Amino acid sequence: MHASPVEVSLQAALDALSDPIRRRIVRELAGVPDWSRPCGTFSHLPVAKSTLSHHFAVLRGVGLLEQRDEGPRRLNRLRRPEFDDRFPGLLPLILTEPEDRP
Amino acid sequence: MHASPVEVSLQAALDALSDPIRRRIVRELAGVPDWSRPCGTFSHLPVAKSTLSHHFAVLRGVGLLEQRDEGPRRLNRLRRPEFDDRFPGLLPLILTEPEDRP
DNA sequence: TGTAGTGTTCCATCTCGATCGAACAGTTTA
DNA sequence: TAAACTGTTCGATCGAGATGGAACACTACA
Repeated sequence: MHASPVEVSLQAALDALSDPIRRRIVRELAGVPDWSRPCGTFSHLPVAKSTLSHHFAVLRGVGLLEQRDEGPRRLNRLRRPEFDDRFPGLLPLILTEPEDRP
Repeated sequence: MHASPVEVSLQAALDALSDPIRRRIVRELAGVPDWSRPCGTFSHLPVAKSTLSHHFAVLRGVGLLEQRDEGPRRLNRLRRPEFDDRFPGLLPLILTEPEDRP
């Protein structure tokens, strides 16, 4: 887990980003400072807690996300520069995507 | 069918490009002049003829591909500038991807 | 201690899309 | 006309991944 974007294939990156829930996670993380949002603050997303945990694991697996333990919670950071370097242009497409409801 | 890239969602574009066979089609078309390759010249890809036809339909559906009848065959053109305009940076990622075998 | 909160793991279900073969439609040529 | 070629459509199968609930591990705090 916690792969570096450098070692990630385009296939894996596209698989990870083709899920709308994961793109919402990425967008929300892009809008806040690093290490400011634990996983629990994403409970408004319309999926179960275990499913959310799965999505975070996928994002970690492609190097889009970094997580750090702080007490009982797990803080998140978007590895934006690293990912931009590996897949230039891809993240901006996700971040400018209009939100879909709910 | 034959949607314009302008009216295509990022979701649809990512769905279309997350398939490795479709990315190979896109790459091969990018390497030849417009209208120079009929669908039949993709029979080296490791899928059945009907599956290939399905992939072409998906690529048409997201505006990546334009097809034109010429007698019994169907010539293809990559709608590169239109797609680049709608999803800047995405097509270059696909075109620079290393080929996977077979 | 124990209780609450956070996140993961396990397991089962289910949906969607890739796949293929066969039949079909259209075009060209014999 | 028939035969060959090109591509699509149809119906069915199959597998990968999203999903949710329950149990679990860990931390913090009463």
